[in-house]
Parts: sequence; structure tokens; C-alpha cells
Amino acid sequence: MSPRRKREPSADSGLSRERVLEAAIVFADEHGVAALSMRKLAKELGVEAMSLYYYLPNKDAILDGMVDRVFASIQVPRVQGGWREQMRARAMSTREVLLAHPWAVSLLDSRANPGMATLRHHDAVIGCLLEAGFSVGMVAHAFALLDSFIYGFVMQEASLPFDSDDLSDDVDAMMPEEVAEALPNLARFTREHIMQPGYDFSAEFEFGLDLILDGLGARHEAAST
Amino acid sequence: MSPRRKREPSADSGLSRERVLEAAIVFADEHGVAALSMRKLAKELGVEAMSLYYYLPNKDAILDGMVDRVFASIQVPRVQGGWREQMRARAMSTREVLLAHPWAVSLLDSRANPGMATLRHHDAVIGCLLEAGFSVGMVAHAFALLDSFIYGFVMQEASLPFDSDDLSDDVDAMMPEEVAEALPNLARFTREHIMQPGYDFSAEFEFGLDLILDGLGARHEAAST
DNA sequence: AGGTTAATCTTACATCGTAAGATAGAGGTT
DNA sequence: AACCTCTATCTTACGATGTAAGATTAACCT
Repeated sequence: MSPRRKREPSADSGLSRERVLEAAIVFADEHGVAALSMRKLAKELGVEAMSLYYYLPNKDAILDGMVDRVFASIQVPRVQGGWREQMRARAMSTREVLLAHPWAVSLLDSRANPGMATLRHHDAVIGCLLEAGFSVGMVAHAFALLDSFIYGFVMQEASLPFDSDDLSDDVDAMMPEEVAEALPNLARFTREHIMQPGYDFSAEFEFGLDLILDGLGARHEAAST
Repeated sequence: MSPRRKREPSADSGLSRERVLEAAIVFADEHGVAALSMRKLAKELGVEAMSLYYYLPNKDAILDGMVDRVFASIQVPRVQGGWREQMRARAMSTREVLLAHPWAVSLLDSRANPGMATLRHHDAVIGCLLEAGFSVGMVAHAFALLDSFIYGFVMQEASLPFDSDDLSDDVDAMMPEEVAEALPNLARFTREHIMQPGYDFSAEFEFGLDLILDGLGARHEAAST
């Protein structure tokens, strides 16, 4: 039926590790990572499930590969260029990319095997901070703090009820009257802030990011004088 | 065989929503949440799988309930008592509790239905900050920033290779020579800091937490003068 | 005694990851 | 041409999963 492929590694109708991972990412973007199964992924590629195992040892390897491929699309900081601007840009880029592939966040904590793109990213971050004169200890501080904030923020953002339009229904559903009475502060906060028309959770990202960068800058200066 | 229970809600040999959730938490602590299945959980309770559906509508409800039960054991801030101390204590308590149940972190982002204990916790946090004179907008900032940091940090901490003893093997396995050459900054950072005997990642938590609290305090003061 | 209700179990099904091995085609060798 | 080998794909099968549908049991009420 279908023509058998040559063994050129070039673009062909045949499979490849990259084509499998790419299809997996597209599928997860559309249907969520929970719906991703070997059989459905294979069908998407016009192939049977077991064929995938020729290119990847098991499903975990697919998930690892997907995460690393997403990381590869995050803007890597340049070693020269000012640590503050570079850290700010890579934080914004990380959030942007992770929001485009929300399933990646949920995979982050279960996968302990970072891929090459992930390691390259870490290398660039460390290099940029060292170049700016950060001590090794300060690099560790900055690294842990920035990444914790970024991942934690996106994680919360990804599990918000929905897009920020038309919150009223969701909020009512989430806060029946009986609950609101027992939780007056949360009720007031929701009413006076979350439900206000202009409210946009994503703006909190820049506030937190700048606060952290300010703090890191102050401590860096204090240490180097 | 086994005696049938009365319908007293008191402690009996019978099942209950609470007993199911408690058993699920114990099981997840021991074997990980990935290994938790309806059948295994039922066996742990001396019962068949379908019996669990009398108390909880499906497995998702069990996961939601587990997360909320974990949140119930986090120290709730007192409204009086100084916002800085209260926020610091609840951050430390949150990390401690989540580290004791690492599976809870991975569930955090997939579950969008907060339970009553979770909402009560949020209510206390908001109340404490409002009481300290924070504006509603500043409460939102502080809330998003602190929670992002806490969750993100624990998430990274939970997916570390292992306990901090005897890193040398793991690091070598993770950084073969060929990789180390392509990533000089990461290699140097690992060698000079991570692999040093006294290194303890968990210490980064207090650094980040205090930096954030300092920044929030400064901005709060600036706004109220 | 008979009926009602609450709690548990039995059976069944579609779906999952993947182990084991069959199959097919292309290239090289003779 | 005949044969072998290697690469890529498919077939079949197994045990585990979440849960729908309904059978079964036992306690209580009248």
C-alpha cells in the first residue's frame, strides 16, 4: 500500500524520533497530555502503536522528549548583555512558552531527566550571572529563586478557571453564599478585586519578577562593594 | 463474615469518605500517587473497588479530596500577629507539609476545584494582609508572588535526584564528560557548588522567602506613607 | 411478614502501556 | 538469480486501569 521509505535521514514520509515528538506536542496542545496515548499518537502519524517503540523506548521517554523540545523554544539568555535584562527576558519567554504548552508544567515535576536543551538553558543562565560578577553562591540563590517563581506562577496561571473574560459565572459557582459567609476576607477580595472588570492575573507576573530582580540586584551590589 | 455496620456516623469498621481519603494519602505517601488505583486502594481498606464509588463519585474526586486534606494540615496564619511573621510561618509550614506529601505538588496544577480547607487557608492569608493595612491590590500582588514561589520551590525540590547525601554518583551519571565540555558554566557550577560537601538546596528557600518579604515590606511602606 | 433503604459486591467493557515475535522490503553478496 | 541480513513496521496478546449497570445483602421500619 504505502510506499516504503528509503533510509535517507532526510525528510521523508517515514517516522523519526523528531516527528514522533512533534506530533505528540501538537496532540497534547489540542487534547491535553492526559489524552495522549500511544495508540492515538500512532494513528495521528498514520502508523500502528508499536511502531513508535522503534524510535523511543517507552512513553516516559516521549514525555521527557516533549518537555525538552518545549524548553528548546525558550529564549536563551546571552552571556553578555546585562544580567537584569537577560534574566527578565528569559523569564518572560519561559512564561510565554509554558503558557502555550500548559501540559509541560505538569510534566516538569515528574520528569527528573533533563534533556540537552534544558541543560543548555541552565548553562546560559549560570554563565550570564557569573559574567555579571555574581558569586557562585549568589548564582545558586538567583537560580533557585527565579525558577521557583516562574514555574510556580505558570502553574497557578495554568490552573485558573478559564480565560479572564466573563468571570462572574465561574466565581458565583465557586463561591456559593454559604461558603462566602464563612470566608469573609476571600469573599471581599474576590468581589472587590478579582471580579472587577479590568483585573488581569497575568499582570502579577511582572510585579513579582521585578521585585525579585530588584532584591537580587541590591544583594549583589551589597556583596561586591 | 464481617459484621455489618450500624448507621452511626461514629468510628466503625465501615467505610466513609474520610477513611477512604486517609487511606489514599497513606498509600500515596508510600508508593507514589501514580501507583494509586481504585482496586489497590480498595484492597487496602479490605473492600472491593466499586465500593469506593458509594462515597466518592470518581477518582478525580479522590485526588481533589487528598489535596484538600493535605492543605488542612498547613498552619493557617492568624489575622493578628504581624503580617511578616505570619506569612513567613505559613510559607515554611506549607513547604514542610508539601515535602511530606510530594505527590500533592504534582496534583496542584491539574486540580482546579479547591476544597474547603484550601479556601479557608486563602481566607486567612488575605485577612492577615488586609489587617496589616495592605491595599486590595497589594494583597493580590503578595498573594500571587508568595504562592508562586512556594509552589515552584517545592516542585523543584521534590524532583531533585535524591536526598542530598552522596551526590557524587548521581552528578557523574547526569553529566558525562562529553556533555560537561559543551556546558562549561553548568559543569563549573556543579563542581564548585552543588557537589561541595555542605551544600543544601533547601537553604535556598529561606533566602528567597526573605528577599520576597523584604520587597513586599518596602513596597507596602512606600504606599502607606 | 413484608417492604425500604444503605452499603457492598459481581460482572463487564473499553482503553491503556508494552512484551514477544512475525512480516516485509531494501541492499549487499555471490 | 538466489540468498542473507538489516531496518522498519505490524500483529497478537496480556495484565492493569476507571467505571457503568445492576445484583445482592443486611439492617431498619411499619
